[in-house]
Amino acid sequence: MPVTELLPLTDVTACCAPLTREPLGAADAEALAKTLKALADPARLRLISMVAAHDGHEACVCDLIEPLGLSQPTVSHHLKILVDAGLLSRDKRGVWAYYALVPGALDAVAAVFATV
Amino acid sequence: MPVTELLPLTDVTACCAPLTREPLGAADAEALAKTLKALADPARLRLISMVAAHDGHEACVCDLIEPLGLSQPTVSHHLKILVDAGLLSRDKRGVWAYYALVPGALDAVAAVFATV
DNA sequence: CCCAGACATTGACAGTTGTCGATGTCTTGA
DNA sequence: TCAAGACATCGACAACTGTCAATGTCTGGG
Repeated sequence: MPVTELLPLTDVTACCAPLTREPLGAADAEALAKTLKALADPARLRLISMVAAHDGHEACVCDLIEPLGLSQPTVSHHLKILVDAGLLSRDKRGVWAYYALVPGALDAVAAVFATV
Repeated sequence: MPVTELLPLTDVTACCAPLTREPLGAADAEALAKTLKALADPARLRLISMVAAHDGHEACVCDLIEPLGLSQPTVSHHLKILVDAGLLSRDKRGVWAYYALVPGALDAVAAVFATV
């Protein structure tokens, strides 16, 4: 009898040791840049923030369109980018698609920039 | 008699409260995205990493061109973007331009993504 | 005064990105 | 079976980005 499993789609570590510890290899730099590109957009930052602040730490697309002020296709587009980057998860329940933060994903990004 | 001052060009705080605390305003999102766009490039991530790992925590352009494998104008271009974003500082001494990490700048970025 | 060298700036070009309207795909309820 | 609605995908377009070759600017040495 399988226990309900929550397999993270991506590793919790963003890619590499903290930036200031040792020179970044080309491959690690590429991977980290890909994650940061997903974050480096005002709409996507607000989406992450809105999802985190929502009840139950998840939100459906219909909750996000109006406060964000962008069209529905554009919101879906941004959400897809965040899911592909391993930052958000998507859970379709009935007609609605619920998006939630992937646990640890943001902490992994924070760890890369920590200098302590 | 003025003491030698080291005025940080940008505030140490990246822009705002941690992403997961409260929904991000449009203006804050724009500002944070600008900083992240500066970071979201493999060449620039490696430049930051190389500068941090270099002796004295600073490096001139000539130290960076060969290990990065890009042309000199391109390296100068990336360094300018990092300086404009408040992440690196530039200090021209004689013929050489020395780049160094702005203290606290990366920590401010890390703080935005910290979920503790 | 002029030359060499370190670095910045300019101009050009291909590739990527954010946005929207139109359309497609499912699911639910009647 | 059908219609409505939530969401995804597609196609198009303007704006932005990374890169290099060519050129400009400044500094130190002879």
